Amino acid sequence: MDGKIATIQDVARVAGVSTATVSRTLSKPSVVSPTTRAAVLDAVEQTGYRINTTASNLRRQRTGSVIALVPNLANPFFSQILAGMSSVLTEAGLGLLVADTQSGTDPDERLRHFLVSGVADGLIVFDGTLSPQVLDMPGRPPVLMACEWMDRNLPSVTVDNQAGARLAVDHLVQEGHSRIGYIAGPEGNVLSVARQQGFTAALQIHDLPLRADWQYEGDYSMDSGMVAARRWMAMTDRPTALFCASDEMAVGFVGAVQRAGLRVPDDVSVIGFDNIEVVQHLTPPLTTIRQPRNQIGVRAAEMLIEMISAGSLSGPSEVIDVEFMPRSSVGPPRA
Amino acid sequence: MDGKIATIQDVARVAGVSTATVSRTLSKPSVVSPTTRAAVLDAVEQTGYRINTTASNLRRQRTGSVIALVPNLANPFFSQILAGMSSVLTEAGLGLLVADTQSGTDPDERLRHFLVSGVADGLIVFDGTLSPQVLDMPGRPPVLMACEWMDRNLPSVTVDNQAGARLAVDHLVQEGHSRIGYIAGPEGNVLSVARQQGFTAALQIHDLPLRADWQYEGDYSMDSGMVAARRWMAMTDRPTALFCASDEMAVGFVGAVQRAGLRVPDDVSVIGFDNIEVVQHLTPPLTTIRQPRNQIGVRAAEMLIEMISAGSLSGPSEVIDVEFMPRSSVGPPRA
DNA sequence: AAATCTGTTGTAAACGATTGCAACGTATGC
DNA sequence: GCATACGTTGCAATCGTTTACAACAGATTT
Repeated sequence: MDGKIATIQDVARVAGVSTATVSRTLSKPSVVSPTTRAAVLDAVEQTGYRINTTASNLRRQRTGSVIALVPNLANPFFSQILAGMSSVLTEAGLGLLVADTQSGTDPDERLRHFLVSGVADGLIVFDGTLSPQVLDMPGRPPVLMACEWMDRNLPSVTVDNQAGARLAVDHLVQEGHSRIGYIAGPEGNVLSVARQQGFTAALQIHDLPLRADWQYEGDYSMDSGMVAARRWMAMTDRPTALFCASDEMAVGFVGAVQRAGLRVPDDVSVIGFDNIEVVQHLTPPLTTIRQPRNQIGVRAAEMLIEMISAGSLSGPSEVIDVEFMPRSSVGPPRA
Repeated sequence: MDGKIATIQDVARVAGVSTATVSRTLSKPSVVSPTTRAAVLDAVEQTGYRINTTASNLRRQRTGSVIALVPNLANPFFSQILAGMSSVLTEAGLGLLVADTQSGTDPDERLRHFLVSGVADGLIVFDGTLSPQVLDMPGRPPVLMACEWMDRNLPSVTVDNQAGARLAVDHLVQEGHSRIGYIAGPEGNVLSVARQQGFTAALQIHDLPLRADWQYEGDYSMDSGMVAARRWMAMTDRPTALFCASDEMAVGFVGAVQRAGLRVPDDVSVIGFDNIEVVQHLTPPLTTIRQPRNQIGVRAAEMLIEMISAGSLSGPSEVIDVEFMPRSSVGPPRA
C-alpha cells in the first residue's frame, strides 16, 4: 500500500467487489447501488487509489490531451491564448501539450509527426505556413486552425483582420491623415496579407493613394519595426502615419523614431495590431487594434473539444471581432 | 489499411514474423538480423504503421511527457523558458504539458493532482508559493523547481538573484546615486525577497541608508509599477534611483513618470530585472539584469530528464548567472 | 561426438483499466 | 404461480505494446 501505487484490483479486493464495479463507481456512479458505492469509495480512500490515465486511455482509445502547435513557443503573443485554452481543456479533463513548428528542420514533418504519433486527441495549429496536404492522411485526429489558416476549408477560429485594418485607417483618416503607410508582416503570411488587403480596401474607400514605396516589409519583430523606421526616416516624401501589422513592429518603429529625436504623434502617427500588454504603458501609449487573445484560446479549445467528441474532422469556423483601442500614438498630421 | 490504423500485429503478419520481432526491430534494431530487419521495415512502410504511444507507455510504465507548472500561463515571462524546455524534451522523446497553478481554486490541490494523476513522468514547478508538504507522498514522480523554490532541499535551477541586485546597486552607486529605492514583488515571493536581500546587502557595503519609506510594494505587474510611481512622485524626500524587482514594474514606473512630465534618467534613474524583449526598444532603453531564460529552460529540462532516467526524487541544484545590461535608463542624479 | 555457446526468433504473460454480455435476485404484471 | 422486467453485479475479453523466457539452429569448444 505504501511502496507501490494501488491499482483497481487492490480497490476491488478491499471493497469486496469486482474491478468492473469499481470502474463503474468511478465513471458512472448512478448505476451502482448506494451501499456498494459507499464501500468502493471507502476502499478508494483507504488505498489511496488514483486511476491510471495511461491504462484508461489505452482502453478508451484516446490520449486525454490536445496539442497546440505554434510557430514559435518563445513568442509571448501565444501565452495568453494558451492560458485561455488551458482553462477550458482542464475543465474537460484534457491536458495541453505544446510544441513549436519552426524549431526543427522541417515544419511540415513536425505536423505530420504529431498527426500520426497518436499522442493527442486533437491539434490546434497556429502556423499558416504548413502544407494542407499533410492533413491528407487516414485516421488522423481532428485539427483546428487558430489565428492563421492554411486552407480556408479547415475549421478555424480567427479574428477579423480586414476589419481591424479598416478601423485603423478610418481612425487615421479621421485625424486628418491622407499619407498613410503600412508595415507588413513576413512575406506571404496570411495575417499580414489579410491586414494589407483591409488596409488597401480602406484606402480606396477614402480615395487615398496606395503607394508602393510606403509599404515597408517586416517580420512582426521589434527589430524589423526599427529597420522600417530607418527606411521611413531616410525618405523625404514620406507618410505621416503608419499602420503596423503587429504591435511589436510598432514598438520598434516608435523606439527608433524617438531615439532619432522625432516625436510621436507630433512627427508621425503610429497604430499597431494585437494590443499586447505592454503598449499601454509606453510613452506615448500605443493606439492599436485589440485581439481578444484569451477568448481566442477559449473558443479554439471549445470548438476542438466539440470536434473530438463528435469524432469529426470537420467543423464550423468562427471569426472573432477585433476592437479599436484609441490611445495617444495617433494625432493630427503636422501642418 | 486505409480505414483503421495499423497495429503491430498487422506489421507482424505482413512481414511474416512475430510481434516481438517487430517491436525489437523498432526499439533495438541491433538484435535482429539484417534480413528480417529489412522485411519488418518494409512492412512498416507498407502498412503505414505508427507505434501507439499509449500502449507503449502503459507497458513501459511511463507517460512520455513532463509537465511544467507555472503560476500563470498568461505571463509571457515563461514563454521563452518553455521554448528552451521544449527543445530538449522533444529531443528526448518527451512531450511538454503545461498548466498553471493559480487558475483553479486551490493551487496546492493542483500540484497534488498532477503528482498523483500519473499523467507525467516528472514535473517542473515554477511556483514557490506551494507547500512542500504536498510532495510527501508515496510513488510520486520527480519534481524540479525552477526560478522560484519552496524548499531549498528540493533540486532546482535558479538564477543568482542576490548577485543581480548587487550588480544593480553597484551600477547606480557608480553613477553617483546615494538615495536608492526598491520596488518589490508580491509579499513573501522568494524571488523578491532574495533580490531585496541582495539589495540591502549591497547598500550596506556602500554604506548607504536603507530607508523603509523608499521600499515600494508591487506584484511584478506593470500596473503595480505605475502605482509605485504615483507614490514616488507624491514624496518630497525621495530616492533618485530605483531598482525594480521586475522589468514589468520598471516599465510601468517609467511610463507613469514620463506621462507626468518627468524624464528618465534625468529626473530619476531606473533599473529593472529580467531583460524582457521589449525593454531595449523603449525610450530610453531600460538598464536591467538579464536572466538567461532559454538557458534556464534547457537546464531545467536536462536536469529533470536526468532525475527521471535515474529514477531518483533528488538531484543537484544549479544556480545560473545573471548579466548586467547597461542601457540608458540610468544616469547621474540631478545635481 | 557431445557439450557449450551465440545469435535470432517466437510464445505468452504482463501493463491497468473499460465494457458487452450474462447472471442473479427481486419486484411487478397477468 | 409463472413470466417478464428491472436493477445490480461479475466474468472475461479487449486496447496495443514490451519483454522474460524458452526454443532453436548453427558455430565453436572439448
